[in-house]
Amino acid sequence: MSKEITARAEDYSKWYNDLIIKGELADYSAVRGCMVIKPYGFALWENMRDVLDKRFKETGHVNAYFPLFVPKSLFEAEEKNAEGFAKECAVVTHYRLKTDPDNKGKLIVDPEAKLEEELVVRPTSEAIIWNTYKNWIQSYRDLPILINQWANVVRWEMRTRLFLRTAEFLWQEGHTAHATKEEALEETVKMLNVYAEFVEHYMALPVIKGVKSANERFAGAEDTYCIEAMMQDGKALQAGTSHFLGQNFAKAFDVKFSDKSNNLDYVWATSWGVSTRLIGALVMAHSDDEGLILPPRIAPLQVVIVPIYKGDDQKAMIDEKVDELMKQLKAKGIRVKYDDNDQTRPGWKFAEYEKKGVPVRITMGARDLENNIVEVARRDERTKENYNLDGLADKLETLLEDIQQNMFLRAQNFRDSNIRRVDTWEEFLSTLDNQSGFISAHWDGTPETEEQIKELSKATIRCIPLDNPQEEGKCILTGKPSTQRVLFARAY
RNA sequence: AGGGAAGUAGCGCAGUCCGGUAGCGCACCUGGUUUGGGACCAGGGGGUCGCAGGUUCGAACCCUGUCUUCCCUACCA
Repeated sequence: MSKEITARAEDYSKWYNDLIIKGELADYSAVRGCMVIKPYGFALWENMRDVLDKRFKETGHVNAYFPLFVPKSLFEAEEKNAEGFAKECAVVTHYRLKTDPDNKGKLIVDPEAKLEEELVVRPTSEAIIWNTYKNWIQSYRDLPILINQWANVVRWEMRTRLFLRTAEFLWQEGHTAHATKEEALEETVKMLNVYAEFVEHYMALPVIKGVKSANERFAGAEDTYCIEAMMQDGKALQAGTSHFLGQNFAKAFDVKFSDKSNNLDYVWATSWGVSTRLIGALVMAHSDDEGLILPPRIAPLQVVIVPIYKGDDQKAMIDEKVDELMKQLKAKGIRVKYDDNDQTRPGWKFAEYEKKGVPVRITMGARDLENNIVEVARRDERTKENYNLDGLADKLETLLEDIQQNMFLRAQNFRDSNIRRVDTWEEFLSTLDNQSGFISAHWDGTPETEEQIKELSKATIRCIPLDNPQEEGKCILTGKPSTQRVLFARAY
């Protein structure tokens, strides 16, 4: 049992915070609601970013960058979008400070430096981007536009939680413009699949692809597609969204194009994003009471080697073997570190790297070398096994893949055994309170019923799964006829 | 926003009731012994007690104001 990390069973929220702080992913900052992403956490984000960026480019997208500030008049152009975000916008009203005449050494906002028009700090960039696209699009020859940007956004949250909900966070936002509805829809689904594939294959986190109900839809979208993941406490976390925006933004910003027959029409749009919130999902889905457990494919460090020795002679012997092994591992592209820091003892290192979720730890001692073996510990199962030094690099490569697979399967089993079919309202409530997890139940399809269910149970419709089988049934609350089950859960 | 709690060393806390040289554990620094699951010994450094006023010979402690953080409720496309 870790000395530093609160047990999951004792206090789940505290456990989550401890993992992030003690695992050195992030730190609190002097700014309310904002966090510092520490080098280890940022390395994780960089790995995630690199994989996604590559996939975006493979699917025909290019990167660009748009301004942080959005003039209020542009921001309010698409009414629903503006309304949806209005409550959580940071607004710049002045452009200058001056020394306080009444209080030496202090600064005040210069009342004479008031902006003519307030600038909204982007909570998302549709407005500024569509205002720009207007100038770029005249004809069908200008389409499609397939642009992504890596950026920070600000949403002024009342209650914040490291990685899951902070005032400022990092993300990518794709914004595409198309000549036809079909093409835009295809793009929306294509990017949802890119997300699902990434989260499942790299983060070892199974997701359910679905469509949001009207209540949960992105403000300004015709349809919001999402991937939903289940955390270890059974709560749902939206891991990514892809929006079919229809012609809403094109109409708001008057973006028209001439088609081949010289007819003018509004452009069709999509937007899609994932954020540093994914790190929160990763932490909550896989970790245990000893610390983080990171999937090998995106772990900043995949293998750590800890030497155990008495005296310089033994150290020299170990160094030599490690040197050889490191070369082989690096040649395979494996991220490996040799921790021969003499300031800390092996036991301390073991605990440290477990806390940080390094998938594989190798312990190499003089005693092992005599037998031509090393001790290999895997973080996911917390088991130790002796490996022969011959062909070790190959075996480690395989082990990393095993761990990746094992983590995915474990998360998938957990998720599948925590999705419950429920057919009565009483059962719905008791399942939520006693068992957590997702509930598959019938719903009459109306926003009013969804709203009522939310008020009574705190559970929301996470999504209507894409491959949903159609079946006759009765709404869990109203008893009205329904054609399919949807997924309910309490959510982050 | 309403209710509750807390601000003292990098972190976790005691001291406040009852005013009188600012303490403990961890971490840190130096030296040594150690090294197969968070080492041990010895020595050492570090604080305008959240901030601003007030009472007092004297305030971490009492009084007033203020700021911040955390928890519950509310809010959270």
